[in-house]
Amino acid sequence: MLSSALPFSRSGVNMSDAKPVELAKAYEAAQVEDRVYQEWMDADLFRADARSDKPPFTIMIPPPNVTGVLHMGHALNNTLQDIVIRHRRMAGYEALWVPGTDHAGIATQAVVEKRLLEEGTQRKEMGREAFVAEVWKWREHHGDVILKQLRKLGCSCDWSRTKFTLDEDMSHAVRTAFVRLWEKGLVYRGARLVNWDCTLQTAVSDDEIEYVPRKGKLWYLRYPVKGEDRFVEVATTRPETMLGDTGVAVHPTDKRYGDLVGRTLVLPLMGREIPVVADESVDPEYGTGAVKVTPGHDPADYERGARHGLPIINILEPNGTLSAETGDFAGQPRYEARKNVVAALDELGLLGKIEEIEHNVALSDRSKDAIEPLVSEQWFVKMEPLAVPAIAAVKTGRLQFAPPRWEKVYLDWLENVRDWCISRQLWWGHRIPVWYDEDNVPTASVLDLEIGAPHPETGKPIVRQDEDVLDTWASSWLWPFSTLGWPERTEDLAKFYPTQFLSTAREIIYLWVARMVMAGYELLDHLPEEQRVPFSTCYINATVLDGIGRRMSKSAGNGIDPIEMIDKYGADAVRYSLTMLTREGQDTKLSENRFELGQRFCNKIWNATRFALGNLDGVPDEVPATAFEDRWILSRARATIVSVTDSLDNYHFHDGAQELYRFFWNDVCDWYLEVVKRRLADNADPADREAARATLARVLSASVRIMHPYLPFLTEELWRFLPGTSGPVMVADWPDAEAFARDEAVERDFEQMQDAVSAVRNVRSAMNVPPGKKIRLFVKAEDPDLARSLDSARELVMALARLDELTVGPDLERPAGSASAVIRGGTLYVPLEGVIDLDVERARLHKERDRLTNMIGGAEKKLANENFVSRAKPEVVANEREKLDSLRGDLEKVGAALADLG
RNA sequence: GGGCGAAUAGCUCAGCUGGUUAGAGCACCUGCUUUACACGCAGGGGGUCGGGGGUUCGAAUCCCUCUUUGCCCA
Repeated sequence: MLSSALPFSRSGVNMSDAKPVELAKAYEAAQVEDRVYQEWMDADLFRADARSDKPPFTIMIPPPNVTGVLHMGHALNNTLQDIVIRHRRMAGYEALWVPGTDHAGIATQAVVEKRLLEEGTQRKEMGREAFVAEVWKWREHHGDVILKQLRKLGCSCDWSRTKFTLDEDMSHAVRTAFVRLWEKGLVYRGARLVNWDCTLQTAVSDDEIEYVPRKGKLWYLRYPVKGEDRFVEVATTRPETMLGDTGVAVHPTDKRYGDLVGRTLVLPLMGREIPVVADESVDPEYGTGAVKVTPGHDPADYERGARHGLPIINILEPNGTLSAETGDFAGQPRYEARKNVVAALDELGLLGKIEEIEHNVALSDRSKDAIEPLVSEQWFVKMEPLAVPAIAAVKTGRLQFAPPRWEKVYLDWLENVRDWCISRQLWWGHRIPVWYDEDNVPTASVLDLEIGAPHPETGKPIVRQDEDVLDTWASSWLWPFSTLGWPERTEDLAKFYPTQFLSTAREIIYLWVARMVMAGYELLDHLPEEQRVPFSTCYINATVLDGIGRRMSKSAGNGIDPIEMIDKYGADAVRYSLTMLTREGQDTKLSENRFELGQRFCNKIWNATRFALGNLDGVPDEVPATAFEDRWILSRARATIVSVTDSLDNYHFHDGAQELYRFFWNDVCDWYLEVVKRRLADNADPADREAARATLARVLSASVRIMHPYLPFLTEELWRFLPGTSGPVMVADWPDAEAFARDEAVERDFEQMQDAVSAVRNVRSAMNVPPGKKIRLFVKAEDPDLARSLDSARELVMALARLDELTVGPDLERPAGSASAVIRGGTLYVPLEGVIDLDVERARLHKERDRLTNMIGGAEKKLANENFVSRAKPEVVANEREKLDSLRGDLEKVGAALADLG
């Protein structure tokens, strides 16, 4: 016995045994998948070779969060990438798919901090070094779960090249990039209004915020006019921020306030004198038309304040309590302060009405805490110069989106790009490679600078490194080349950059896709311009929704766990179902029972192959196919190879999946296998038997190969049992369509035969003829083509329609007591003396007559239209005439059949 | 508020640049242990393509508009 661990043998089967292999009655994925994956690993098939002569095809995985676990979105996205890479590998490319994870600064730090809290300690108590060590420890034990899950899915990543964005070589790339941008003046530090997360106590970028509709209140506050007995009323959703107000703005044309512009108000509670200014940005329709201006805590007010020279007052501490600037309110948490401010104003009689409103609140993605705009010192990257080539990449077609409409989203963002805040007040991440001397003069360096060492420019001793770390995206944006060894000029970088395919989610177009393109153009300057784009196709995949159209999310608890589905239905079934359900970039509703589709298909393939294998022992390599059905299935195989290849080349995953399904289930199983059974029987003509066997083997071999990208495990398992195969299908050659003869005439004849058989089956079913009972069939074939095709397929028709007699002639009489059916070119008569139910028969024919009458009416109307005849393309008109003739013929035949019934 | 989608059989969806009888899977109905498969086989019913208007000889397919719905961005 060969051990099942031995790769790519007929596992568990004694090779010397001449008897055909016994496959299980149903495909059991669980028995196959892990073993097959291990065989691929053992044979080292995932590893790409930078020294290969083959043209490269590279995919960089969108690195999932190191804390992440596989969800349906990942399952879909990675299935698509695996389909592409497997296809290209078989099609003769040096295929590389680089896997890895990102360190997910905020998310990971939050996970570990939570654990520490449970253990009764905090990061600040531990100190930076100990905390970072703790996070690394966490990653060792709990990180990268998702990468293991990708193996369950069948992903053929080159695990030897697995990357983590905080690995030393990746850090080196990050620092190099930072220093190069620094040297070009593209990174700067400054005090700006940023989005502040009070829970995590860090700045977050615009893209890490979501806007959620919430019920809230709109408070009307009254600010007394200095020296007068009147007020200006302003409306706000955040009354506590009034403590930081430094002005009130109205629209310049607003007549209600015209006389107030330039006057001074006295800010209640604080007693501060603030001006009324006129500003175009004020919406006179909203609230009272007068708005308080809080430059320290609102982006719009920040701009207004800058235009009118209003001071900025920071009323918040990083932890969300009020600052010393707020007098009596100092130290209060912001929401408590809100109540207190409102109460205090009320007491002074300065509170107007309170409206209940629904408005969008900015929440931090990570903590779900309400974002507080806050002025603080941060690092920024200047984006405008970087955006220029990234825009050009799309406009010149070097970068294409699929579907193309996403290109607009990408361009919109780049054309209105704002500087990128890259510093985060965290400990987990790439520490900003900037050091300061005693005068606070910064310098950036790829290599660590020692404390006490001389500052390279000032010569004064270095006293400290910047405390902040970089945004995680500041490492992810280098991913397409840092993973290949950049900034070193490695063999990998030379061979595999630029990459060909990137598949990701739409919401990440700005966060990641656009920035990678920027980074590629900016940093890969050793390459000519046209080779810097990091990927040529950016595929935006579908969002997987739950059964009733909601986004799957952990909090809603409506997610379907892909691993659970893999355990239940098999990885191939999950992969196949996902691609079948997924139109390009169109959201898809998914419920669990959808996976049965893939499971059924797998089982069908398994059983068809199982049946075939019982007949393929010692099959000859190549026998010229002369039999009708052999020529037909080979012609169909050719068409399928062409169309599936085309679908995969163009990333039309759904189309390819559907074509495979149609071909294998309908053509191969429903028709070819059924037809070929009689030729495989022991008493069949030996030469004919060999021809059938050879054809069957060829069809299966090609089928298994073109299905492999979608169904890697199943096809790998079956491949080893197919005759004449050696080595894994994973690295077998993609089938060559040219090797299969196209025969359109045979395809047409076959279809006619199918129509005839279906018509007989219909009669049998309608007349309740027992399935086992053989019947006679008479065909009045007015069309010689029909006579010919039925004659050449005589035996097939007899077998498939279960006939014991078939008579075909140009002018047969209708046998007494027979049911009839009209098909293209003739009429079928099935003698059913004594069995025929005349009412049923009449009903069948009436229905057919009505259908034909309807259609004839339509065609006649069309042809009677002078405009149609004169303006439509001649071939369309000719077609319509032909159709009408044929329909009239059919109607006549149906009429005759009805007349025969009396 | 801006942008982008979607609305086709009971359900989930195909249907490209307008023109042969609008398709598939599931569900449903009928009948079947037919030389692999009941995760199966055969047959059948079911839609006029969200509403309205327009372009055209001709529209599910193009344009406008309305309704419903989803997503992204602010």
